[in-house]
Amino acid sequence: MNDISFGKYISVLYRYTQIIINHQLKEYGLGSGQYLFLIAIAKSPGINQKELTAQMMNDKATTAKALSKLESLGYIERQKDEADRRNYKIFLSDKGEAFIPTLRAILQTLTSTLSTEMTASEIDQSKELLDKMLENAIKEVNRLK
Amino acid sequence: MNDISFGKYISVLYRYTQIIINHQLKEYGLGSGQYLFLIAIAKSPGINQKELTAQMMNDKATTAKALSKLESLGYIERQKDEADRRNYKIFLSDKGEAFIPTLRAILQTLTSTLSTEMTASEIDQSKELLDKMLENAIKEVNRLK
DNA sequence: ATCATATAGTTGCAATGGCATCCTATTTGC
DNA sequence: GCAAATAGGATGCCATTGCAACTATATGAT
Repeated sequence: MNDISFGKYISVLYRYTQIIINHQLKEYGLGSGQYLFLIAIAKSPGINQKELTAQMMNDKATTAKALSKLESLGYIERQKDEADRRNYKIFLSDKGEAFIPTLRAILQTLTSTLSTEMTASEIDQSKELLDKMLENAIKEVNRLK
Repeated sequence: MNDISFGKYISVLYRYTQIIINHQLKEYGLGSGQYLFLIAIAKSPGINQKELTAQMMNDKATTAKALSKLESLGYIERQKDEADRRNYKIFLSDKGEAFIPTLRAILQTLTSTLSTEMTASEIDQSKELLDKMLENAIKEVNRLK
């Protein structure tokens, strides 16, 4: 199990974490495609979709679709920005606000699960190394565009 | 950028590597959903879909669809296993065989790209830590089922 | 020998996400 | 001031993937 390429590690790890998170969010009507948006909106109430897209590092279409779902489920509200009517300002609803502690607990559990039998310094190291790889990937994607 | 959860790192890193690989495979008619199967088949000619599914750690439906695409593109061939006619034996075609060195080079380049500015020991460490996280994720998914 | 069960693979459906395109609102250049 | 360019967001289309239900073959228990 040692000649596995990064590509495969990342792929399998991603798909497995999706399965775990989908499982835990199911009872709230949510899926793996929305939870990170809730966290980001909780941190920056009134943020618009462009900024969200940048923070989440995805396509603006993905953001639009995730927010549509969150809105229809009643977790967020979109207000037209009267200063620039192209924008929406995104806020958590009361329901969304109330869900955040639960969500944070779920994510904390996921992090704990993934880092079972790892020391604190290994966990820090992991984040640093993932961060480096991510920066390299970002540079490469930007180079392609 | 330090309170990012593992969930987000893994998600972004996965999506970015997909973008890079899709870009590089485009001219061969392939996408990110097939290349790991080619590598696995090259390593184990005659393997069946169940074994492939286990190695790739995905759903058997994903395997079936990836192989359909590879077959229709002429990269692989499926032979009914006459000893047990439920099985297929999967082989690379000449075209598939001929493509393997190119594919290996592409993956080597991806690994190099991702590990830019990382020392050899950091790269080893990364694989070990990804491996631990993956094992933890696998255990959790098995627990859920 | 037959009928139930298990197994390999396929298909339909839904979720996620990227790319391209479109629409509307705003900004810029003349 | 107005046409052209730009920007935020929405929508359509496609690829990847998992789950569930299905088909066909094989095995096993009575």
